[in-house]
Amino acid sequence: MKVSREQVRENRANIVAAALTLFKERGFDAVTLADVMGKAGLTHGGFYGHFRSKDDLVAQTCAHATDPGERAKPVFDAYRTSYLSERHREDVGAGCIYAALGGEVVRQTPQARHALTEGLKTFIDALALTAPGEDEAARRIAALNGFSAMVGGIMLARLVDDPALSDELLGANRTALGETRTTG
Amino acid sequence: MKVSREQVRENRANIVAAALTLFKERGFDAVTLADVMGKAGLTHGGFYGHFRSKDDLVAQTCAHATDPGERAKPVFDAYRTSYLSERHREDVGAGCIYAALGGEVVRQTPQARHALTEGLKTFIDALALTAPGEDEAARRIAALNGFSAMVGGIMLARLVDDPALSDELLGANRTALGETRTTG
DNA sequence: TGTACATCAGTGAACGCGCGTTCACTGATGTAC
DNA sequence: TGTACATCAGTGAACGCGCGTTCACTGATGTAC
Repeated sequence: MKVSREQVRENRANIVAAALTLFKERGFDAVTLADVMGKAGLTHGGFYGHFRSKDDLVAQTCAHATDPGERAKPVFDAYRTSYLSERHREDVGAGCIYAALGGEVVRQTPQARHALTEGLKTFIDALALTAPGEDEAARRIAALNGFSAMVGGIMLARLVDDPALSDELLGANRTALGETRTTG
Repeated sequence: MKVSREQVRENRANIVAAALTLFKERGFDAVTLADVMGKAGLTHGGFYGHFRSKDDLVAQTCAHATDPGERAKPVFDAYRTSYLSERHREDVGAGCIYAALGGEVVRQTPQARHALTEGLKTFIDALALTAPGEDEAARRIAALNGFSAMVGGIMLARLVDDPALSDELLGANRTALGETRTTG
């Protein structure tokens, strides 16, 4: 059956949202188009009315995930604290796309990589405004290094099957640099 | 045809070595058993003489990759410099398994996760011996934070399609903490 | 040391399943009058 | 405002390919004598 124009827009948004969560939870390859469409409340055949291919969906999903309009401006200390929380560690599907899919996006289409690249640029610029450091150059380094440690830290914290080591990874990355300098 | 016992051992080692490189280059899902066996110079049917399943191969490969017998003791500064090099960024197949596959191993078998967990413990312990810091606790935090930043930093440097940003990510993580403190 | 034969690592064809993709169809939408 | 009909978003069956896995077979190895 045909569907209203607004419903079409909503369905498309639901597909992208479902895809984003599933991709982060299971990785691009393990997620089926039928999974995505089912989670969006549709049947798999309708997929090609919205996207050219699965690769196209991946690219569009990456673009959506890094849309700056979707994100609040981060404040370095607060951002890092909530990033390196147990909550974020546990909820991959709702969490940071770089931590969940960073290692896989390299092998996706140029469009997908480009979307995440542009998203990262914008994000690092914003993070550098509130990062610790005497001058702009130092703050930029702190933002780049800080976000690298967040991404690597939470990825390792998720990977590890030892809860103590996992907590230690979160804690060490919350403590290092910023907090140490503030108190030391 | 049957094959000598030594040849069998050698073939098995070749399969694991081929798998490790291919997994790091393309991810677990995208690598075919036929790919692995072909790279090891064998045909795909012989696979099940060595492993119970693809999952088993994944677990064995993770165990092999983190075998401490295979790795030299890292010295913090030197290790970080070579880790965050262009060479390491370019050669994923020969590089660090945590950076290449860390995000995917979470979804693999418990055995695979466990192998990488034990490997990480041993490695962090070793890295903490030469990490910067006044006391043991500080050095351990520096090791955890330093390695997190290396893993996240090189992952982002590989993902990004902008060479300038990629170099900046490597440089920022080489400079931060250690080098800054040494010169400042 | 030499011979006969059982073993078994590797081969390559085959199987079955699941996935991305296609397509004829349906029936609600939205337009033309 | 109401009616008739063309459009087209979504449905679900079908297709074909590639993958993990199985299996009957081969022929070199290594053991028993």
